[in-house]
Amino acid sequence: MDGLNITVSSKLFNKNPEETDLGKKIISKSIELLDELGYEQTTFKKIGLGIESTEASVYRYFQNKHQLLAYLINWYWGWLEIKLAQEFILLNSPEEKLRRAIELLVLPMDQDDRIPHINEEVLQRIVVSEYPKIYLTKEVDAENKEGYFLGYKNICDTLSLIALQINPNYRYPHSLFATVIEAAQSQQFFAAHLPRLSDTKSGCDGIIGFLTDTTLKSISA
Amino acid sequence: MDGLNITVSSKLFNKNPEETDLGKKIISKSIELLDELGYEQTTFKKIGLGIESTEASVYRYFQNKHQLLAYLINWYWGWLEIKLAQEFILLNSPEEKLRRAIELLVLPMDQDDRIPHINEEVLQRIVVSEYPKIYLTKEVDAENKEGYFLGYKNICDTLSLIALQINPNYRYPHSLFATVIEAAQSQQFFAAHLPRLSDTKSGCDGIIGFLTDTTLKSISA
DNA sequence: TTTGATTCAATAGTATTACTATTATATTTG
DNA sequence: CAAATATAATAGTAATACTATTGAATCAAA
Repeated sequence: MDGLNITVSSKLFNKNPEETDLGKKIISKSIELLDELGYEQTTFKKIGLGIESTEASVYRYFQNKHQLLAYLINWYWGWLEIKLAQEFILLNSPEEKLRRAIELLVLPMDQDDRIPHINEEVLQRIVVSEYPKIYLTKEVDAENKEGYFLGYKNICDTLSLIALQINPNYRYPHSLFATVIEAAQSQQFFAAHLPRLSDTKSGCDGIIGFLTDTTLKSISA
Repeated sequence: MDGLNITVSSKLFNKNPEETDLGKKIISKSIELLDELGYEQTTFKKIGLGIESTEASVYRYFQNKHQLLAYLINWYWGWLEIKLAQEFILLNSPEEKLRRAIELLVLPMDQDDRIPHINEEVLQRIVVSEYPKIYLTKEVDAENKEGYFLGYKNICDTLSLIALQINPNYRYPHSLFATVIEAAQSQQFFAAHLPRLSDTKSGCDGIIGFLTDTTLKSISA
C-alpha cells in the first residue's frame, strides 16, 4: 500500500501525467484552477501559464479540457474505491458498510501525503461542482466505450452487491446507488448555494442522515 | 386556461421572446438545435442561421447561451407546475398526488397545440440532458438571486408539503424531492446511455417504479 | 405631414478560446 | 560521438462568444 497508485484508463490521457514532473505539475495546477475558477473559466493556457509552461505542453498530456476533467474525476473514484476497501476490512455487517460508504462520500477527505501533487479535499470539491459535466454530452456513448465512467460504475456495483446482502429481493440497487451518489454531490452543492433544495442548514451531518435514512428504508423489504 | 401563458422571470431574457414572431422563432429553433446538437455545439450563430436571421438578433433576446438554456428550463418547470395543479384537482390523497407527480416527471409530455412554437416533448429531453448545467457554475449565487431557479424550487416545495401531509415528522422533504426530481432526469439518461447505473432496461415503468418505491418508503415513519 | 425619437435587426467587427503544425532543444541510444 | 528519439516551445488557424455601430422601420407629437 506504500507504492500506492490509482490506475486510470489510458484512454483518459494522451501521455500519462504520473510519469513526469511536468505531468504532475499539470495535474496539481489543474485541480487548483478548476476549484478556483470553475470548469468554464479554466483554460489550458491558464494552466500552462500557472506552471511556467505553455498551453501546447498541456495538450501533450490531455486531448482537451473535457478529457482532463474526466481523468481527474476517474482518479477520484479510483481513490474512493481504495478507501472503501480499506474501511470495509474492519466492518462486519452490510449495513455498517453502507453507512460508512455514505460518510466517505460526503465527508471532506484528508490529504494523503504519499501523493503530494493531488489535493484530495480540493478534488472532492471539484467532483461536487463539476461531476455531471463529464457525461452530459453528445459524446457520452463513445466515451463510455473508452472507459470514461468506469470508476463511477464500479463503485455503484460494489454498493449494489452489499445492498443485496441485506435484501436479496431489492429490485433497484443500481438505480438506488447511482441516485445516492449523485445526491451526495448535489445535496452538498444545494446546501451551499440553493438551500431551499435541502433541509440541512450546514455541515455534513444532515446530508449523511438523509442519505442513510433513504438508503436503508429503500432497501428494506 | 385558454390564454395559457407560462410566466418566466424577466431576469431570464433581454427582451421577452413571447412578444414577437422573431422571438418565438428563436425559441422554437433553439429547442430543435439543443436537442439535436446538445448545449456545447449549439451556438447563437447556428440559431440565427436556422431562422434566416442573425446571431446579433438572438443576442437582443438573450444575453448568452446560458441564459437561453435557463429560460427554457424555467419555462419547462412552470409548465410542469401547471400540469401538476390540473391533475391534483381530481386526486384526493397525498399518496396519489405523489405517484402522479412522479409519473409526470418521467413520462413524455404531449405537445400542447395552444403553444405551437414550443415542443414540450423535445424540451423535456433537453431538461434530461442539460439540466444541471444551469446551476453548476461559479455564477450560481448571483443567478439564484435573479430567480434563475425559481421554477425548480417551487415544484420541490409543492411536493414537500404533500409529503408532510403523509408524515408530518419526516425530516428531509426538500432533500428528498430535490433528489427525486434529479433522479427522474438522471435515471432516464442512464437507462439510455449508461445502463449499468440503472436497473430499468427500457421504458419509463421501471424508473417510475423505482422513484415511487423510494419516495414512499422514505416518507413513511 | 413632417420632424424627431425610438425600436429593431443586420453588418462588421474584436477578443478569446480550442486546437494544431512546425521547429528548436534536450535526451537517449548505438 | 553521431543518429534517433522524445519533449516542449513558438507561432500559428479556425471557431466561438460577444459588442459597437449603422441603417431602416415604426411611432409620436408638432
